[in-house]
Parts: sequence; structure tokens; C-alpha cells
Amino acid sequence: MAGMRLSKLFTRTRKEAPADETAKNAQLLIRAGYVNKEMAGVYAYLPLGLMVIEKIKQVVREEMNAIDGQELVMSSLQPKETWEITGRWDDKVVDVWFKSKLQDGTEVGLGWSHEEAIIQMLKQHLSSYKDLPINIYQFQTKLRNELRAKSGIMRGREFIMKDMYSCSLDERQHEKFYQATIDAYMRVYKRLGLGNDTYVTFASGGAFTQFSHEFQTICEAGEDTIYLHESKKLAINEEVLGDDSLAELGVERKDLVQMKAAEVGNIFNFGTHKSKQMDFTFTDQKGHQQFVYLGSYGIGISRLMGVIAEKFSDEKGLVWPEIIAPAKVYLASLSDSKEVLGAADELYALLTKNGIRVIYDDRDIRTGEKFADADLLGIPYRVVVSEKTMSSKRFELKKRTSDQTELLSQDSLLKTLI
RNA sequence: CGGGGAUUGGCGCAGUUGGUAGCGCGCGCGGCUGGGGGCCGCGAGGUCGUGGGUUCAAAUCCCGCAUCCCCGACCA
Repeated sequence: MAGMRLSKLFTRTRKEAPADETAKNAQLLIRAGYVNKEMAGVYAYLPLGLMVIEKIKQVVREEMNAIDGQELVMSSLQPKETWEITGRWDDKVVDVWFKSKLQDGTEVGLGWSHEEAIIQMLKQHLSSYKDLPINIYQFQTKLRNELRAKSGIMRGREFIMKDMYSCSLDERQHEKFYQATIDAYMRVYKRLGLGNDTYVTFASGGAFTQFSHEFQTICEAGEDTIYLHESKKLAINEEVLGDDSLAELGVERKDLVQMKAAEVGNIFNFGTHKSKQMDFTFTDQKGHQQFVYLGSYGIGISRLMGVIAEKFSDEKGLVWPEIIAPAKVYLASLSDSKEVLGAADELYALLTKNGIRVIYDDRDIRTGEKFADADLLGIPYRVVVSEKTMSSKRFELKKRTSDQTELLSQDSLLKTLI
């Protein structure tokens, strides 16, 4: 869909933020009608919000495809047996499980992660060194029974995540891909406008490696505390900050700056640990069975939307980066006269035909309301058609980030927007 | 899970020493307006989160529970 008429959009904006949200991202997203709160930590994505989600996904998808990722979708219902293999069915080991039962009593889990499930699936398809390397990813709703949800859509019990898994022949092949993923992730954050504020961060690596890598975006509403090394463009998560890790990374404490940050990505090297647990092997050139080298890579899609809402907003509302805004242009007609409406309709059709996504405010409401909504929704460009602009046969253009307006002919407007 | 706060029309809120609810926004109708959420009139909409208790009488006092928010703990 290239555009939409606000007169037909069922959602609407609010002047006041809901009392039960203090997180800025939730306040703005609810006021603008992007999301609807269902319960603590659970949000529905309404038409405009879904557009933002889909645009973020598209950026991620392009970068994952660029490193040969293959997209798929796993299931939310998962068999207990799969998780018993690694001991992670146990509530004492994984405390965020939502579990249920089929009518015949069979126990099932609701996917809080898809690691074990993906490996089970892959075992049906991979068997030879000729099949490797491979990496696969999905966009999935993860369900986690968190003790406490917080910060609006930044930490929920149900959230959208891109998770990717790499299978390699050996450590060298794995390392190569791992590094390529770090680069791809940084391209994602850069394209989303977070490049300058996002740091590769050394964090707890679990049992398999000394560190895992997190991608942390500087954000007051974030849950993590990181220590930045500006000149080296790296950071250390508070959880692993210590003399040993400082020495390992070759940095000194005095060069680090403490910051609040939100984890927008996390990647892990599993080595062969998990493939050994799950007996995930391939046949090498000599006909011997070898364990697959595994990596796991996540990006929090809905959390990214929250972080961006937190960082890109002002007193009037959201200010989406163009690449993920639900539309590029907010087109407002300021009169219900035939002439103005006709011209606006025409411009809407023209922009849309030229591939520009437009939110067309064709409602019969006052000017102030239209402008307030244009600002609240955070659409990058606002175009006005009114008696005034028509008298000079021009259109008014204003950027969301600027107070200046300019009058442009149809041609130059089109040139500016394309 | 520990601590703190909250719950009254769709949303934001007020409601005094207990006497069966009111304002703003929004919504519907009519009119005036028409470049930053405008104005006037009329109207619809609430078993005051829930279950008990005290009382002649409870939104209001007491007890339990639920939900939501915040801090902490937790967090592949």
C-alpha cells in the first residue's frame, strides 16, 4: 500500500497520554495510535505501528540477505521433547516459559526462543559438508513470562525479534561469518539512524566463550549500564567490567565513560557445545561425522521501534527517521472546497504514483488539528494544499524537523520528494 | 518475587467531617467558524476495579484479592 486516507483510518490520536504509562515511547506511540496496550508488557501494533515494524524488518531483512541469510518462520508452539534434550524444558533452568497442554494432555511450550527448535529442524536437512555454511533467520514473536515488564514496548512479555542462526564447518568459517554479522548489524543500526549511538559491547558470554557481543544504543530509558571507550568505538557491559576484562580488551578504566543504554542486538558463539548436546553433525570430506559450529544472532525489532521513539521525538510528538516512517509525506488539505479537495486528491494520486508513501489527511477538521497530528505522527514531510497555496499554484512543504515552510511548484515538489 | 504508588463514563482528572457522583477532552445533533487541537447550544454515556465487613446510609471507613505503574531483584 502506497498511501492511506486518514478519513478511513480507524485509529485516532489523543491529546493526553494514558496515565498508566510513564515510558515516553509508550506514551507517544499510544497517543499517536501506533500501538494499543493489551496488558502489562503486551502491545498490539495498529496499522501505522505495523508499517513501522514492517519497515524496520525490511532494513534488517535486506542486510541479512546480503550476508546470505535465508528467511523462514518457525512455529510458536514447541514440543517439550526438543527442549528436554538440552535440559532447558525445566522451569528452574529457564524461568520465562509459558507452557500449555494439548487436549490429550501433551505438553507444549510457547516459543521464548527458537534455538533448540531450529536445530531440530536443521537436522532433517543438513548432513554433508557440502551443505555448509548456512545461515537462516526469521522474524518471530517471542513469548516470555517475565517477572516484570517495563519501559513500554522496550521490555515486554511478547515482542518481535529477528533471530538468526549460523551453521559452519569449523571455527574459521564460523569466525568469518560472525564478523560479517557484526558488520551487517552495524549497517542496520546506521540505516535506522542509530549509527552514532550504537556500540559493539562486550558482555557476558555464558559458558562457551569469554564474551558475547551486544549492540547497545545510548538511551536514557535503556536497562543496561555500559562503559564506553569513545576512541576505540567499543563498550563494556557493566556486568563484565573488571580488571581481567579490561586487560583482555587492552583498555584502561580511566578512558571509559558510563552510560545508560538499550540492548538492540546480541550475538553468541555457541561453538560446538549445542550441536554436541543435540547431536547435530555433518559428514566431512573423509566421511567422518563432525559437529556443526553454531552461532546465534538476535535483533529486537519491536524494541528498536521503542528506542527510536525514545530518541527521535520532541514536545510535539514522534520524529521518525525517513527510512522507517509509516509514510514519507503527510498531505493535508486545509479546506473542504471542491477546488482544494480536488487538487489535494490529484496530488495524492501523483505522489503515490511516483512511489512516495503518503498519509493523506482528507478529514474535514480544523487546520490546527491536522498540523498537530502531522507532528504527533512524526511524518518526515508535511505538504499543505489550501486556498492560499492554490492562489499561487504552488504547494507548501515543511520538514518535521524544521519550522520553515516553502512554497513549491508541483514539479519541484516532486523532485524534492523523490 | 521484595518495597512504594495507583484504580471514579472511551481518555485525563475532581469528589471536604460517610448522605447514591461532577469537570475537561472525546463522542452525537444543530449553528458559528476556518492556517496550530476554536466558540455557542442541546444530548448520549458511570452497578465509582473486585469480594467481604462496619453503618440507617459507603466512591469515601476496615480487611482480602485483582490489575496497572515505578524502584529493586531477575534477564541468551
